Amino acid sequence: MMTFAEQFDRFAQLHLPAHLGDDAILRFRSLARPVDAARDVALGLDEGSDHLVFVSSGAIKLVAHASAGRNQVVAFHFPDELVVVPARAEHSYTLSTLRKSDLLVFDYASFADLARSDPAVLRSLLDTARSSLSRSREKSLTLGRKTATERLASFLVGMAHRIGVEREGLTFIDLPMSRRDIADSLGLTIETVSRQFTILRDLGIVRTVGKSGVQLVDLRALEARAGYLTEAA
Amino acid sequence: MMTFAEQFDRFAQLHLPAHLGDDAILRFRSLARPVDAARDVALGLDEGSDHLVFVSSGAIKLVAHASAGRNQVVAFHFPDELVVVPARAEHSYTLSTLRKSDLLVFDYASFADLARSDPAVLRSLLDTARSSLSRSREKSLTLGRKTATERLASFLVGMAHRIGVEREGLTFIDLPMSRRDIADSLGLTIETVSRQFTILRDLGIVRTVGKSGVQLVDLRALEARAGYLTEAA
DNA sequence: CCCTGACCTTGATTTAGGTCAATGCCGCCA
DNA sequence: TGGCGGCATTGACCTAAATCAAGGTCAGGG
Repeated sequence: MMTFAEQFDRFAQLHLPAHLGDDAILRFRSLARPVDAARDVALGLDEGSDHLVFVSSGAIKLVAHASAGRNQVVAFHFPDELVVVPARAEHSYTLSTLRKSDLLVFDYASFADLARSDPAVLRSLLDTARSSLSRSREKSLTLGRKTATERLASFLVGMAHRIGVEREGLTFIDLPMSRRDIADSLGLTIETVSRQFTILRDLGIVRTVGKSGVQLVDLRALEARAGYLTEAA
Repeated sequence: MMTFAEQFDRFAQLHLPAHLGDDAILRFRSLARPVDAARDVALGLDEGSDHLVFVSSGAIKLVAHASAGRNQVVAFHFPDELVVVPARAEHSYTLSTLRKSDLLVFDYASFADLARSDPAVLRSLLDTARSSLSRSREKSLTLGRKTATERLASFLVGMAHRIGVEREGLTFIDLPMSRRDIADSLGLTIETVSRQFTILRDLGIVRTVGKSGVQLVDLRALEARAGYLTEAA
């Protein structure tokens, strides 16, 4: 568990401009609410307003809810990332931890208000929004037009980039999310996700280690099955 | 067709701060490239960089491309809206007109560079990104977890909000996009979209007028079929 | 005004992935 | 360190939507 000071310093270093005056820093600091949550906990955020959440440690998922208990994982987030959690509209959103996590929670409106005249902070918010938008658009393509195999392959390639580590020359991923979370992220069922893992394993493209470990044996083959565009436009 | 001056004035009024100095305005103006495109034309944007496009008139679609010719309409945009068109990454994106349109095209990097110290312009970009992100997340839920009927119902409710007009007390929509575009937006085939229209028509929820007109006879019933969250969280 | 081609609708059949139902296995904690 | 409970895998079967295949219809140009 990180102290509030450690967390805020890390946040400020990554998302606030270096030149910000002490009093300005303090104002942002006073908006930050530290949340130290165990594994698999849904944050009780006020659904009436937007929030901004900084991940100090751990891993989280942002989930959208439709009728009949159907859930869609809209995004996963990892340490040092900033997420915007939308207020409830036609659907509602919840943020949950995948593992024990340290988070800083801000009310979006208050944060944006403090930032309204600071270009550097605004740029940081804009960067955050743009990278979330770009991942969200990729996800639309995956959900709308890809087969189950392609979805899992795309997912694994994406996770390799974000949380993969090199080990014996191969990429290794320690997935913090369950099969259910993967299914809810890819618009599939847990059974289908499991079958796709089996297929990739039988093809020798990945190796699974326990429930959460994945070794990418043949990244090229995985990318080839992800449905990416190959030839020039 | 609108003149460049008309288009830029409209753009500036909506997306640039009122107090901006004349020279600053001129700099933004010099970045704007007017594009007057006929119906169903793909804009030839350099795929190597991001672009910012303002819709002066008409209607456009942003399409993501996967392998094997599969397309996903990632967003539709209408007059007065600003869109970010991403550079090519694992997938490529194209912007096409749905009807004859007047557009202003900016290179994103140049625009952002000019805006980098102006909080008001940055806030405008941030608003654009946030509303695109929020629509994109809703779309993920639709594509990942909704049935064909719910997808079409959600689509029609959304279009009603964006381009619907009141007529004889009912909402009327003149859809600028074809069944193929709707299918590519909802992750379905044109046949399924057509069948869902037939179902909604037979239920008396909508009435179709020609190929593009849709009269929403019973908006409540349509919303009820959209898979929205109903009860309190 | 009517011809034509593109778009849309409808029907028959197929299939990818969902659902239902066991069984297996990991990892945690006593 | 062994037992247990939740997660993951596997198998049999089902169904929503895709695919394949005709027709129908509308809007624009001659």
